[in-house]
Amino acid sequence: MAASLNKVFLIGRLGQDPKLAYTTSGMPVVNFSLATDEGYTDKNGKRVDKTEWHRIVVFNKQAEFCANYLSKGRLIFVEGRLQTREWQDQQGQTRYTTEIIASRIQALDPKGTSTTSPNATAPAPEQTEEEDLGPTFPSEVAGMDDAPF
Amino acid sequence: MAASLNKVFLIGRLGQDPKLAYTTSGMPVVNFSLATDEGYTDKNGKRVDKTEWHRIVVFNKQAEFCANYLSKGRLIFVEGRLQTREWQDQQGQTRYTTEIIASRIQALDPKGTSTTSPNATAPAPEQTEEEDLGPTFPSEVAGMDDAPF
Amino acid sequence: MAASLNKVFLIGRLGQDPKLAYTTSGMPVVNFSLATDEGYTDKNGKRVDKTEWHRIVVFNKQAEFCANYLSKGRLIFVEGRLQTREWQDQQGQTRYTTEIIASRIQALDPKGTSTTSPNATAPAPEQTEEEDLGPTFPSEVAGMDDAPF
Amino acid sequence: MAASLNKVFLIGRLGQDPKLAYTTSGMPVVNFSLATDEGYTDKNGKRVDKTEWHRIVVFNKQAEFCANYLSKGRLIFVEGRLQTREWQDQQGQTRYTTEIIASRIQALDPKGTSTTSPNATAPAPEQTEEEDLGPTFPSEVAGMDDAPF
DNA sequence: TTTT
DNA sequence: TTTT
Repeated sequence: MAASLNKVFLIGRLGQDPKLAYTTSGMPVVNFSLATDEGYTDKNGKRVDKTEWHRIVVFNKQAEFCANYLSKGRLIFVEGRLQTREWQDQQGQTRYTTEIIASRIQALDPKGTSTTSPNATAPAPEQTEEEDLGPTFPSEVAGMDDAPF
Repeated sequence: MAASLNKVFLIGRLGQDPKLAYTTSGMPVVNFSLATDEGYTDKNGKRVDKTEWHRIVVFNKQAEFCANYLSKGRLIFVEGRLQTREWQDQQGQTRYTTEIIASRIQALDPKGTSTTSPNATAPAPEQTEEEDLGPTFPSEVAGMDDAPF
Repeated sequence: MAASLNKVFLIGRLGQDPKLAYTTSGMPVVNFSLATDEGYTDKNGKRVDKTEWHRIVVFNKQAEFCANYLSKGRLIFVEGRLQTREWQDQQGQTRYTTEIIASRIQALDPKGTSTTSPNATAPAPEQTEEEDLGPTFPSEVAGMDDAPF
Repeated sequence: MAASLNKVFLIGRLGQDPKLAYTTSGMPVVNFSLATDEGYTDKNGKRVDKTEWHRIVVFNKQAEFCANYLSKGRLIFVEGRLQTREWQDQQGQTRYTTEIIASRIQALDPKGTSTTSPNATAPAPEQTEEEDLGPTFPSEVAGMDDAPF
């Protein structure tokens, strides 16, 4: 099947500080959730707030960038692709979790904004190169095997 | 939170014929899965096939278009946004399913291709207008309450 | 020709304050240029700066939003479509200018940032709705008839 | 200026057969125009046809793919970025041409469709890898120096 | 569960 | 200059 496209663009805020982990094969990986605002004005003209949460997965050099320079509350742009992985819960039931495998992460707010964690105080280098991540295996990420959404 | 973006673009093939349903409030809705090809060439130069499946939800006039003119195997373009909804399984456990709420559906292969179902024999009108779906509530779709991924 | 897509996404900074104008038919319109950074690291590891400039055109309510709340230097997100219009220069030669007709404009930096103009001091309302602009006629914009790039 | 995005997505039909050329530095390059349909229904319910033409530039391996397997009338998907280059017309006046530098080209209609040229009869290999083109210099393309839009 |  |  040659004709295919799987592309996601998000702008939103990190729900927590990204924490660096490693896959069983030693690849750096970072997971965090990202909030997008889906608020709208209803028929009565009243503003309704609604937040959508997305699970972001970042590998390799960009994972290290995230761990070093991003933190909870930061506004970022994410380009990536959708991937749904299968896992087993404690009852042995198959579950599915959909994640965005990021190919590009870009901080949008000024450095030092929204930061409570010490890792965000260092000067942030530029991080704009797109990287071909190749096939990724989030399921082999240490400590993620039983993670619910 | 003003700054926000939640955008998905997919090109892929339908896994089954779309079937028209109605939300409890009477809105036309269609669900189908879409396959994107994530095949790649490994380090040994060997081709590895991999398919990613996406759950697509379409409302209103575009839902009727899908039910009337699309069918299993058709190649389509989808523009939409990510939404994760919560549901309870038989054990009373909370589960999450991520779907793409489509705002635009576009058939890419010539009409009449890949069709085995009778609904696809009628001439297909153009269907290119983008429609603001507003807030959507897939959870209120009749018969979807217990649907696993 | 049913199958068609024409979509542009930009994140960049305004080159000047947007100035509100009106088409001959009375539609509010705003034009400004937007800079995207295309810098890269050359083979010698040296950083090369390069800026790409884009002509943005915004109509109707979003035009008024831009005129009222944006200013030179602000970081924004633009979603739109490409359009090339024809015009005649003083020598009577046909020229072409390619513009991005914006369907969505979103400020990304905190309100009050980078602002030197008085129009940006008022509190900015949210501006996230996508608006179907319909067919647009930049050529009928008063004072744009002879505008070079 | 770290935060930046310059992304274009197009689905349309080739206006002519792509012809392979080489930059002065020996890079394969292909130029062709792509038509997107901007037709709409006016207030009287009458269908208005409108076509937008885009200049596409493709480099390296993807240029060879285009020259070998694409032809006039084929439906393709293009992912790329906007670039405006400066050139001098016969009167010595500076002119600007905006092009889409493609990073990914994908044929959407079945192989062998719409082909009148002999180069499209060979079996088409898959061509889905995204390629980092790096900085590109369309201005140095042989024979393009004086090309009007 | 699609397709080439 | 494409196509349905």
